[in-house]
Amino acid sequence: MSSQVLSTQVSADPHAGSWLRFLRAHAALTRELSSRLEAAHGVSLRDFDVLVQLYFAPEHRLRRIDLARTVILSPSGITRLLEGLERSGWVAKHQCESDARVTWAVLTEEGVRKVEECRPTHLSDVEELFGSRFSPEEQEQLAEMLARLPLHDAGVCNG
Amino acid sequence: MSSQVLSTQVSADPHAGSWLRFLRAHAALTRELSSRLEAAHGVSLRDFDVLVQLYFAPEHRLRRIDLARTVILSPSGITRLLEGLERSGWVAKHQCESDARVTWAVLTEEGVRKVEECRPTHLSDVEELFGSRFSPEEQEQLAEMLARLPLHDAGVCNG
DNA sequence: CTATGATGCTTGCGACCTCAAGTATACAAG
DNA sequence: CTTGTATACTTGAGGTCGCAAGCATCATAG
Repeated sequence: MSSQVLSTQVSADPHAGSWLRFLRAHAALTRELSSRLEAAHGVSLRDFDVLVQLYFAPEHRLRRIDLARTVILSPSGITRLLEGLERSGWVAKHQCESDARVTWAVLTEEGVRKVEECRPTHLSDVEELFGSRFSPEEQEQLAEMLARLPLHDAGVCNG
Repeated sequence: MSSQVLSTQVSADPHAGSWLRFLRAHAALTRELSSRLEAAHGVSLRDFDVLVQLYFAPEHRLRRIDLARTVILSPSGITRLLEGLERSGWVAKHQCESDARVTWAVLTEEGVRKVEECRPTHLSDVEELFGSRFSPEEQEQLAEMLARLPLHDAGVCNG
């Protein structure tokens, strides 16, 4: 009655297996990377993602709505996330002169420094947990394959 | 001070690019698949994931803690998620006779039917959004690559 | 038997996110 | 100018999740 499972189990469906691996791999990696960032620099992975998008944007600024779309967050999500980054002094609001509807999110100088402080550690975390498992060719191939997936708006994409 | 970058942007780091693709691909796919499941059958992707794990488990049952680990959820997370499935009548609690600490999560007959109702649609969604983008060889390779990633406890894995 | 520590589970709390609704602005057509 | 529609953004309500704390149970050692 106890029973229980050969730890290895074969999927009944050929597609489902790789998809679920994908799902879980993401969950595990994300959690680990985020908690490392949090511990070392006090920012979540999402925070950092947003800061990096701004860092690589022209003049270190982006319309809030575009920012939301590239990091795959709802408009309200971006408002609240930026609230935190603004409180920390890394991002500032700036009204658009030509269109009163839009507000720019601008990286402050402090924000620039923050990104430059976090990025090396994050990249080495990524390398350890992700990059080191694949050869350069494999990475390229993986990126190519993932690029085929139907992301709505894949905007800017940096590390 | 301005600096920076054409809209198509090359990552400064070879690893970061594929990692971020991975991150966003997951977010977009998960959202789409979950909302389709929700619309068609009233269950979230997480709910369905849990139901499927039970479906493929011996006697359709699993210790709650093991279930939590395989779907990558905290113990409290599993408690609350199962609460919902229990309310819906798809999962039942069952005390373990040999160890009073553990509780089994057991799929009810109704739960079995639910899984069998949802699975075809879900598999075809996965095929459409994920599977159809890759050849069988690529899928196999993708699965193999993802399997190298450091998931803590990759337990049972089915579609 | 008792003390110690590990394990399984639940609960309170806070963080974060989405959806729906509301406000304000822009723009195009009549 | 007015109306209608699309866009940018914010706010309130509600859901999901993890962490820390707490309880009960088991296993082990003295």
